[in-house]
Formats: sequence, structure tokens, C-alpha cells
Amino acid sequence: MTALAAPLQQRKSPVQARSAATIAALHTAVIQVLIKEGLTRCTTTRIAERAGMSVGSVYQYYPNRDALLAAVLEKHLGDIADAMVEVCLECRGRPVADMAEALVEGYLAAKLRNAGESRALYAVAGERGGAALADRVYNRMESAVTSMLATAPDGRFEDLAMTASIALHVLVGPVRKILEREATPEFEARLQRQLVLLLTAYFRPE
Amino acid sequence: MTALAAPLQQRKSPVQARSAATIAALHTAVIQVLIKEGLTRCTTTRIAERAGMSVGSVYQYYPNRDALLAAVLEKHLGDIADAMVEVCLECRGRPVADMAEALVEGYLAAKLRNAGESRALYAVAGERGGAALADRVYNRMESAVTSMLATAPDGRFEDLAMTASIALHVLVGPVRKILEREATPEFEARLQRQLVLLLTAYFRPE
Amino acid sequence: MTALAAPLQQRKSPVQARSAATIAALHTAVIQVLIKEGLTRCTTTRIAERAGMSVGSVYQYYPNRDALLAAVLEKHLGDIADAMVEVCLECRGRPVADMAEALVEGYLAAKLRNAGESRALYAVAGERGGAALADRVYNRMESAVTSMLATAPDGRFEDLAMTASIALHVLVGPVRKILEREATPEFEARLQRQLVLLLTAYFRPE
Amino acid sequence: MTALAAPLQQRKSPVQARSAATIAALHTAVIQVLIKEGLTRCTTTRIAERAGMSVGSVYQYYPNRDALLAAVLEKHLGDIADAMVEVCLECRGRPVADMAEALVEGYLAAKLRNAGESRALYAVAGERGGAALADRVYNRMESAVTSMLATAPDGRFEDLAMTASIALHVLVGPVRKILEREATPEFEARLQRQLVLLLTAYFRPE
DNA sequence: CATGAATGAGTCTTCATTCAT
DNA sequence: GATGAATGAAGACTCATTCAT
Repeated sequence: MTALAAPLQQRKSPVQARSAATIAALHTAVIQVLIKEGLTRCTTTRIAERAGMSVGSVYQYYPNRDALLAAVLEKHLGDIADAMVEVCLECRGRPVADMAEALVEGYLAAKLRNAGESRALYAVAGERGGAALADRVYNRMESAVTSMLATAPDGRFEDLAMTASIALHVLVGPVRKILEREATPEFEARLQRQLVLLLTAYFRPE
Repeated sequence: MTALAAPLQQRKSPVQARSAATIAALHTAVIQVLIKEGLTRCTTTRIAERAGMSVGSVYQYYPNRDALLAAVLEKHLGDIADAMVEVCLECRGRPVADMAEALVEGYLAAKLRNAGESRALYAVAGERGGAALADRVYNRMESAVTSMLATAPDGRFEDLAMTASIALHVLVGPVRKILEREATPEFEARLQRQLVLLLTAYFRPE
Repeated sequence: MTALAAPLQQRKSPVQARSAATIAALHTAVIQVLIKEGLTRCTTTRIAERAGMSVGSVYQYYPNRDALLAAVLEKHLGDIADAMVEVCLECRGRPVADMAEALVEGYLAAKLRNAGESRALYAVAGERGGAALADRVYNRMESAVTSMLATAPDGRFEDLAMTASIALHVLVGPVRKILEREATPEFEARLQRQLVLLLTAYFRPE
Repeated sequence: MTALAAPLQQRKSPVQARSAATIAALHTAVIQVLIKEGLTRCTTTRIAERAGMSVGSVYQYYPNRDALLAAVLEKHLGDIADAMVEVCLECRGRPVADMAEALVEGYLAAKLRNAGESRALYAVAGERGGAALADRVYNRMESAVTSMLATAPDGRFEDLAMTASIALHVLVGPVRKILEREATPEFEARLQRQLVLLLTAYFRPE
């Protein structure tokens, strides 16, 4: 994989119904192969086989391997962003402690919902282009968080946009740590609690 | 690359002096090729060429490509860990605000010192085994941070080890964000300040 | 393309009118794709798309890709042969100088009328079977030229059939040369004049 | 094959001795596969197999298939040009009849010496880039012929350079005709005689 | 010890052809 | 008859690794 950012779109859109199912099957297959074999061995052949179709068909939907991987990553990140945006909308006007909790819980939930998928895609995101893609998605989340924070009755923000950005990126590292090992639910709970404390303290200093 | 975790050690240690220089050249070459060509095109041949030696010689020092990449990643992370451990030792007994500042500044400095290298290695770290390797290194840093925090006269830690772990991992996301784009020094300064506020607030709640 | 000579004929002849139009569209499409993409990338799908029909329909008219290409080549050569035959008929009984001029002018005109097409088909003619096909067509022209030359009042032919054959093949090289580069009209004129001189001298030695 | 003209040179030049032999083996293999299988089926794998080496080795010497084919064509044409240039040098100052004969005989000899090779390469020359390559080589021959003709005591040339060019290209068609079928020696002799007459008449009109 | 040519399995990608709709 | 998605064999090319020199 070289230029993940390149052609993200599918090639054609065959009969919608079948198309959607096929694409879903493809994405699932990518995740599975990624988990089972790793990025390097996540070849078009293996993906097609796993998805129960021929290699040629893969190329009916995506112009090349990179585009397929990028699409899967984009979908994954997009889903998370969607979840976060919703969380942000729900918490408007609430105190920062609530916001902190919602943010942490929402992000953890979204990432852990498909732990395997999340884990598998770190490799894809590390590739050329993966970062740019992630960046785009994170911007959407930052906007949502920024808007939400602005409505907090008890927030004190010296640099609102930056605070929102940090609040979000701060979650990335710890959550990845959990994902990379097999964390116990108990450990998860401790971590979650600490992250809430962290953000709450950050949002309402002193 | 398939199993980054595999054989991390070099094969032999010829006349120490030459060996060290060669290995250094190899590591540098890996970084350069990684930056210029990306992980996929970071081949043994290209690395050897860049390092001014023959492919065969590479195999004199590392059993295979993965081991070489892993060694480079390990060295990179190790250097950062070293820097952080030192920072932690220096700050023992100081107030948490100082610790927060030292931590943030130390990490940022270490990562940004070789921004290209840091950026290039994200892809390697995303591969199979990269996470395990990172984990090992982070544990060392966590210990150092834990020890340091324990000496803070004004700290209040409900869950010290976890706090140390989070304090560290919390820096990962924001710093990566900076690295992935071309951030202005001004932006870096703002980010750094916010991160210090974040950790300070976290270390001394209420 | 493997066996150009294979099945040269179309499969069926549906409502004649539509059929003819479709086939014409197909031939045009072949030429266009050939010019734009080259022989290797002149695929059935691309041809069909260019011709505004589906791949399946192409197979309604030709059993396979080779047959289609062969048909186009045959048509091209056939048209040229037709033009030459006509020229030959018109010049019966005229002096060899007139014949030489008519031959040269006729051939040049026929080839240059669709310079792109002519150029594009060289690749097809180079393939297996292309030569055999060309041979057949050239025989027709040779006959016509032979008949014509036999009526010349001032011709002196030691080996009439051979002379006719050579008179024809002699034009091939120079004309191809013109086609392959972008020749100026002025250059064309010079070449044409020289070819007339050549043939005239050949037809009436001493 | 798409851009024959592209990278004509070999990639590296390994130890000269072996290199030369390997390249020769490769060229021979190309011709053989071309003859046996045709251009389309003249694949890198088949060439390598025929040459008794692995595919990888082919790429040690040529950057891609096109470059290899182009090199073979270039060598072929170059050899012919060499022969023709020599012929031209030998005939300086002689009467045009001698020149005509030398030209015809030289070209025929050069082409028929390796009839199979000549035949096989028509397809390659038909591809994109083949023409440009041929053009370059023909220019060399044209110069030689031009120089030679200028020394003829009995020549009358209205347009010397053009005459030389035509004299050369005029041979292309008829010779190809002979090569494409299995011509009898007797037929060859007749053709040769006629071509000599043709050029002689052309060089010394009236 | 160093070198770098040779190997050949393994990748991605394309395309002629078929056939269910 | 038309359509165009599916197929999968086949091709070009790469690259980790070895080993004779």
C-alpha cells in the first residue's frame, strides 16, 4: 500500500441492492484477513476468497487494493465520528463533568464495540495516507466537541478549539493501549474513570 | 513484514567498533528509505544501498527484514524512554505542576527532535509486533513516572500507577497529530501549554 | 490476440440495417481505441464502451476479439484495394507514366485519407495472421495492376506479374514512413513526385 | 507493450563477461518465443524459461518487458544498418548500377540471413514506439546511402536526400513480402533482379 | 567477511468470455 | 436480443533471502 488517500471511491455502482451487500462483505473480509494475517498478508486474493468472490469482482468495486483498505478505514473512523457527534449533541448545555463522562464513555464504547476491527486498522492508519484520512475525520469530531463545550455553563476555556482538539486526541493513546492487549473489564473501568477525572479537571481548572 | 516481535537481536557482534557504526548506518538508512519510499517500498536492497553496503551485509547484522525494522523501532522508542526516565529522575520531589511541565516538554522534545523519524515509524509500529514492542518500552516509562509522581509533595492520586500510565499515553495522540501535519512552532507552543494545563489539573484535582 | 486469421466472418446478420450500422460503429470504435490506447489496451470492454454498447453485444457480432480486429483490418485493406482496383481500371490503355502517377496518387490518397486508421492498424497487421490477411488483399491488387500494365502501349516488362507486385509493394515502405511521423504536405508532395519518377522509370527502362 | 521507446537500456551491467552472454541468451530467447508463440504470448516468464533463467534475472538486465523487446528490435535493426553502411562505403565512386545492385543485395542478405528473426520482429515494430525506433535507425542508413550516391559518376538526382530515403524504404515492402511467405530461392532471385532494375532505372532516369 | 546476481514465490491487476437477468 | 457483473487464468513485476565467488 502506498497512497491510501488516492481513489477512495468505488468504481461503479452496480445494482444498488447487491452492491451494498457486496461492499459490506468486502469490508468484513478485509477486517477478518487483517486480524488473521496482518496488513502485509492482507492481499486482494485473500480478501476476495474470504468474501466469497473472485479477485476480479473486488476490482469491480474498488480500483485497487489501497482504495479498498482506505474505504474500510474511512468507514470505521466515520462510524466513530458519527457516534461522537451524536454524543456531543446530546450533552449540549450540560455541565462539563457530564460532557467529560459522555466523551470518554462514547469514545471507549465506539472503539471497543469492534475491538478487533479497531486493532486491525491501526496498521492501515499507519500507512501513507492513513494519517490524512484520519485527520479529516477528526476535524469533524473536533467541531462537534468545540460546539458542545461552548454550551457548558461551568466551563472555563482559555483556548476553546485547542481544548476540544486535545480532549479528543488525549483519548487516543490510552484507548489504543487497552485495545492492543487483552484488557480486563475491571481494568477498563479503572481507565475510564481516570479519563473522566482527567477531562473534568481539564475542562474546569482549579 | 509479518512478525515484528520475532528475533530482535542482532546476529553477531563483529569487531565492536565497526559493528556499531554499521548498525547506526543501517538504522539511519531505514529511516531515510521509510520517509522517502514508505514502509512497503522499504526493501532490504534499498536500505543496503542507502547505507552504502550490500544486501548480504545486512543479513550479517540482522536475520531478516523484520528484525531490522523492529530494531530501529526499538531504538527509537528506547531513546525516548531514556529521555523520559531522565526527566523523571530530575523532577523527583518537585511539585506536580513542575512534573507536568517536564513530562510534556520532555516528550515533545524527544519526539520532535527527529520528527521525520517519528512519523516514519508509525507505520512500523502499526504492524504485527509493533504494539508489543511499544508496550514493553512504555512500561519502563510508566515505572519512572510512577516513581516520580510518588515523590510529589502536592499530588493526590487515587490510583497512582494508572495515573502515571495515563499521563504518558495521553501525550501520544496530540503529539502524533502535530507530527502528521506540518505544525507551526506557534501551534506547538499552544498545544504544549494546554497539555501542561491538562496534566497539572489531572495531578492536582479540585 | 493470437490467431488473427481465425474466424473472420461475423456471426449472424440480424436485421441488416441495424447490423450494418452496429458493425460500422464497432469498427470506428476499434480504430479510436487503437489510436488512443494502443493494441494492448484495445480491449473488448473499451471498444464496446466507445461504440456505445455492452460487451455482450460485441460478441453478438464477432465470436471473439481477434475476429473483430481482423475484420477491421480486412475492411481497411479492402477499401484500399477497392480504390486501387478502380484506379487500375481507369488507366487501362494509357501510357505507363500515367499509370505510375495514378498508382502512386491512388495509394497515397487511400492511405492518407485515414492516416490515423492506417497508422493504428500497423500493429494489428504485425500480429499473427495479419500478414496472411494482407497477403490475400494484396493479391487482388496485384491482379488489377498486372491487367492494367498489360494494356500499356509503351511498357516494357520482362516479368510482368513480378513488376506489378513490386510496383505495389514498393509504395508500402515510403508511405508508412510518412504516416509514422507527422509529415508536412510539402514533404508529401516531394515524396509523391519521386515515387512517380521511380515507377515511371521502372515501367519504361532506358 | 505500450511504450517501446521508453527505457531502452539495461538496468545494470553485472560482471561484463557473464552479462554479455546473458543478454545474448535473452535476445535469442525473445526471438524464439516470438516465432513460436507470437508477440502477445511472448511473456517475460516464457522468455526467461527459454533463456534458462528466472524471471527475476530478466529484470536484472531490463527494467521491463518493453525495454527488452525494444532492445532486441534495436539490435536487429542496428545490425542491418551496420551492414548497409558498410555496403555503402564499399561502393563509393562506382556507377549507379553497381550501387543499386549492392544496395539490393545487401539489404536482402541482411534481412534473409535471419529470416525468422526478421519476421518475428515485424510485430514488435508495429507496436507503439517501434516506429520511432526504426526511424532512428533508418536515418543512419539514409545518411550512408546519401553519401554514397553523391559519389556516383553517372547519377542524376533532382532531390538527393529524398532519393536515398526512397531507395531504402522501397526495399522494405518487397522484402517483407518475401519474408512473410516461404519464398523459393528462385522467386527471391527474380525479385532481386527486378529490384536492381528498379533502382538502377531510378538512379539514372531516361 | 563482503558482495550482488540469481531465484521464484507471491502481489496486484487486467481482460476475454460467459450467462443469468 | 441486450446487458454488464462475475469469473479466474495469466501477465508484469517485486523482493526477501541465499550462496558462489
